[in-house]
Amino acid sequence: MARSTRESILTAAAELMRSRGYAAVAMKDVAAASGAPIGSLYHHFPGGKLQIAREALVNAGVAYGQLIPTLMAPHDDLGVAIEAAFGQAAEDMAATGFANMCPVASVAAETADTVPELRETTAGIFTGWLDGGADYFRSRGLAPDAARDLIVALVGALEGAFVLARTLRSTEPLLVAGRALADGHRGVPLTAQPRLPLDDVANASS
Amino acid sequence: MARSTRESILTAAAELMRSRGYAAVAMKDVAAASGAPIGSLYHHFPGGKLQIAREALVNAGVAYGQLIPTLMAPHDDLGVAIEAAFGQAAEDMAATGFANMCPVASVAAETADTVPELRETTAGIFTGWLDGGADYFRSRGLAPDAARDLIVALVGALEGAFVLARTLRSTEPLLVAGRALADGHRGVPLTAQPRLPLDDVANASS
DNA sequence: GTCTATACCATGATAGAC
DNA sequence: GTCTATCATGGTATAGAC
Repeated sequence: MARSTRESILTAAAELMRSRGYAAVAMKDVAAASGAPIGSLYHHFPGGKLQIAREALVNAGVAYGQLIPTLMAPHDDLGVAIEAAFGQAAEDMAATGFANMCPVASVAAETADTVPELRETTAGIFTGWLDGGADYFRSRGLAPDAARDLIVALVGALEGAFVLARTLRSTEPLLVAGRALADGHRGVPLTAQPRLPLDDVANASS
Repeated sequence: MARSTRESILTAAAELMRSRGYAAVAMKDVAAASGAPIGSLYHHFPGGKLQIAREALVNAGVAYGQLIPTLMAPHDDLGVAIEAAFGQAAEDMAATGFANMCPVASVAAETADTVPELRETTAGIFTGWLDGGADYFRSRGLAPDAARDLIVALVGALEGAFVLARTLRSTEPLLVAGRALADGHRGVPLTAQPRLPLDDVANASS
């Protein structure tokens, strides 16, 4: 998966932030989890912890940005697609012992008021998801405004349900959120169109 | 507002956790914000930082648990009530410069995998919200299962939209989430019944 | 590019005078 | 019950040998 030292540091950091957020992750932990000694972290990332976090979040953000279109792809009814996507998320979460699937929201909630660089980074990732998702739904036949509202509601409901599910150790919040959102969209057709969404998230790894 | 030293410590801690989460809040900061010296924190809370966090979260959780019923109270159409509640949340958030309204979700996301005592505390708070909210909606005429699903979807959508709104510094996620959830419930009547929901959150200040 | 040793600082927590 | 001084620890980051 991650071959170079640089990559293994980033994946280790993303993994740790996924379950601990930002402040509670120590450089020592990243070093141990990646197998690289502390000095190597600062060799590859002169910007220190902040730079590692930003790059790790952007990487994870791009990966998760593909997720919603991927889950929607096999369906041609919007309501069915939404419910299936949340059902899949619930299965994944239960299978991983209720570890959060994505570090972006945790770090965003923790640092939006205190670490401007991380707020900007997470905001860029969210914006990429929303723009990419809206483009995707438009490419499958939805009206521009409907596509935008749908992806905003979807991402918000998903992130909120994740927090509840993780804390309560239950899939109920994900399943209920999926049903609630699906109810408003049953019978809406998704046209077949294999266009991939763009990922214009990357503006943090400079 | 908070007169005793104990109370001022708890409100200061809740305020700090609201914007920084748990790990990034230092006891020194709580002391400074509350006006009490460090020694007093440990005098009133022998359990240290963890005890302060738990009690502060429970206090904040009870307060926020009142919020949804309060916002729903003046309406008699469920769809209208939902949209108004999210609109009110959006206004409050914009008015406070996009500071998160509630420390529970931030701390829950950050500590669900790492600090068992805080996961239990936040889970208890969430459970109180869900049980209390379901009771409230039942008291206003909804079927038991519908009431439960509604409050789960509502709390999840609200928490997720908060994270997005705070990070993007925009009210759009709250407004869109409110509209999306309201759409499935327009025309559903809320019966007039002035019963207050129970708060059975408290099991952490032992 | 890898790795160790270490500087320097902030942290949670305590002891004990008042 | 209030407040100060301080401890031990763990944090980020750096220096410099290899």
